[in-house]
Amino acid sequence: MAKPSYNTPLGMVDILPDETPMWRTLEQIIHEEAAKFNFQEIRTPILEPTELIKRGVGQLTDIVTKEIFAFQKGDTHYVLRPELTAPVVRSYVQHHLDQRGGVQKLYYIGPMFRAERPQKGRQRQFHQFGLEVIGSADPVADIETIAFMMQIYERIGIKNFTLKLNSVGDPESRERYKNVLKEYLEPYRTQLSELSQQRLDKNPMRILDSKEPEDQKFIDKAPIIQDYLNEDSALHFEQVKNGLNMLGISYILDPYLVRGMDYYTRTAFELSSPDLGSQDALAGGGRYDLLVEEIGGKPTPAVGFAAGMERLLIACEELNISLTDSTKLDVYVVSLGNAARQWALGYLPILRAHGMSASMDYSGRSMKAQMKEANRELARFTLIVGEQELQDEQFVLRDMEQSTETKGSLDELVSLLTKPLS
RNA sequence: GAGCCCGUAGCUCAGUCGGUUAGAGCGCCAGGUUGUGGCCCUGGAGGCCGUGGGUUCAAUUCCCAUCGGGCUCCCCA
Repeated sequence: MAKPSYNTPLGMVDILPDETPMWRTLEQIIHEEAAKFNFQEIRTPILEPTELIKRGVGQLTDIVTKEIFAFQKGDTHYVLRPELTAPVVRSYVQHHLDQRGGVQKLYYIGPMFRAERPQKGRQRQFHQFGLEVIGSADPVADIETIAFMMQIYERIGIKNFTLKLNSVGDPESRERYKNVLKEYLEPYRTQLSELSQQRLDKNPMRILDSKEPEDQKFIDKAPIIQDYLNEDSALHFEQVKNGLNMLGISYILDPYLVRGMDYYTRTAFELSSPDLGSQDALAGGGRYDLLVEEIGGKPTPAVGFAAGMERLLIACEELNISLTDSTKLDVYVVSLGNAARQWALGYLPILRAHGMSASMDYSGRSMKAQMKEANRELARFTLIVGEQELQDEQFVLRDMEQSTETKGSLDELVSLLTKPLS
């Protein structure tokens, strides 16, 4: 029998110490920008009731029909959350956040789960950041949501992308449009892809999103929703576009952008990048004015987006953008002999109390090996301690970048260390 | 759910038209410098050639299966 061997589950990865710095940098950027926009962080459980996701995301969506990790404990059915809009709204309703007054401006960062075949830019556990503005129907909310999303990419330096924008209308506009669309497509029913034939009955607008070649010629000539928006929705869309124009955020109008979640109303948008390969969506979102009520709250308008963090990092790699801040070690204490080693162990806390990062050999190795390790850890200084130094209370501080050494008392050397480095 | 590709050292990859002890670069460890890193030199450790079966005198190499991984379609972050 072979040695036991364990791996991460399919489509899930370990984020190793080489990679965590860029994740932390990205997370920090998100937190900082969210603070500038006055958004507050929300954290919700990894598990949610199956019913919430089914109702929230939509029974017929791909996410619900084939991508959910579901399990049961006793009589309770759970899923690993596949997205966070429905859970955040659940939390909003559960904790009566509407009673706090004003508009809730929430953001989140965390892992999501979808049981798909993994490929580039697609994992079964992946990470999203996003935000939800709950309680405002005003176009300003849509505009700020998109502006925040763009600000993250702007700050990181990703500029090669396309922002697609559409309005999928309010229920009234949408109902009218659906009927028109259905009427238009019905004569071609048998010529549509198999999938789209099913959509024709259940959710005809999703046909617009189809990438099946046989559907394309019908989509190209299909009526567009803009012509069927009622006055309110048309005005809302105009105001969103005007706001984006004013902010200098460029976009292209895509009347066939529908998106995969059922809850979207009015504004829908998607950010895609040519640097990602096949899975090219960096982020997407829109308005969901019906979801809060659908989940059990009062009718409450809302808008939000979600962005894929792995995809953002892939784009960074393609563009040679480094998010890795070089975290250096301030002092590595090199010790020779047992007495010196004990002394070093006792001295580390003092260095740390001065605000420095400090480390030492954990293996009882030679001086040369310790110097090599100090070098590998990118130590700025080594403090060299042997029997002689302990006796004379004169220590050697080696600047590893300059390759220079200073001899002196601990007080003298520490004052050197705590001076701002050039 | 379907298709294509790939599994040889920690990593990136050679190689074997089937034939004794399977290689390189990088990395790791040690020595060259009995108290000094990065460069250089020398040496060392580290592989059941993914796993199981078949063909064969002989399989890491050929065949089959299986497991693992990557990419693609659909759809999404």
